[in-house]
Amino acid sequence: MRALHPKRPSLLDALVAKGFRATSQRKVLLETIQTAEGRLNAANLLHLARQRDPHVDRATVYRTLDLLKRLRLVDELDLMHPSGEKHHYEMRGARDHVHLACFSCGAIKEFVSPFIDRLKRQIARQNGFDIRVIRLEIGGRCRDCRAAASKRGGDPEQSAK
Amino acid sequence: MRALHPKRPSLLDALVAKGFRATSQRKVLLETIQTAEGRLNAANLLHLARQRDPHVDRATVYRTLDLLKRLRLVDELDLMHPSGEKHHYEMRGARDHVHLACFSCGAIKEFVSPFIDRLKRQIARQNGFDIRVIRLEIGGRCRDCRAAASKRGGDPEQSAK
DNA sequence: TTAAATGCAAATCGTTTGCATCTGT
DNA sequence: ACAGATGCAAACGATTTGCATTTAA
Repeated sequence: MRALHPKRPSLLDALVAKGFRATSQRKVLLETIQTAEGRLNAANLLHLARQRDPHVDRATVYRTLDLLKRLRLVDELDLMHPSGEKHHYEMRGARDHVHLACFSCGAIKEFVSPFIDRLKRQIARQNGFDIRVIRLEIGGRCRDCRAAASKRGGDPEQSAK
Repeated sequence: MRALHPKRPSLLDALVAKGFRATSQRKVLLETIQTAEGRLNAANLLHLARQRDPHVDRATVYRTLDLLKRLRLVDELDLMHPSGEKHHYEMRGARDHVHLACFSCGAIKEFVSPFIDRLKRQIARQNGFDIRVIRLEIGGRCRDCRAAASKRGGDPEQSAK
């Protein structure tokens, strides 16, 4: 039961369908989220949204993200690498994925695997757990950074001092 | 290659072995972490440590946690349920596990599965990624809370309003 | 018309930092 | 002796909140 043109379901429609108001700020924010590929944090979102409408307020950004999160239209991430401890958000897509965060270059890669679904089913079955949100974060060194490091000589257990 | 008495390897020994000083504050903090089963956040840790030595300072707690994290002696978690957005820490144990956080009762359960290791191996192989830290968080409803909810009639998609 | 949503500014909260002092080694 | 570690208090940055005002339905 979808529109004729297989258009990406709009976040705004989802909100309206649930009885929330279609305010101009929400339109701007939701479009920004949908347009941006990848992840956004609150500051990014505010910045981008203001390019469309300079009047969007920080508080509205947070309130909107919170709403989307509660409606499970976006997922909240706590990526391991970026030192500043802010949350990131991404539209909830079709398939679950792992985020691979490289500690060296900071790149984030999404990785899809059938094991994710197997793990979820196992958890649901063995624990009677109703899974609502799943967050898989892995930190380490990506292939490129490993190569670069070994070129510079060895790959000594990084000192923590 | 272990001690004769199969004693749990001490965090303090690990620090000393790496050349860090065995200060009295560290002794208290590390023992507290090792004694506590489960997870701690900085505030918990401070509180518990002060029961042993009232002079431990908040800054020292954070500095110590940061050190342990960098040495990968503890894992930092960002549990999905507890609303206050603080990090939690746990000793790095033998096997990786998923944290199942119940949104209703707040309970956190650890779940071990062979799929975790399979997923890790797949990631390492297919991406040439050197995995240092893994964080698996799942949020939802635990068996008990589901049962309690359905007893109260239905299990309506929780409204986000 | 009126409940919901927003803007603004102040407040909150976890965490970090500068700097003087102390303490393992 | 001296680099490393701590305590203290102030600073910080992300997020949240109270309240008066605006706006979608």
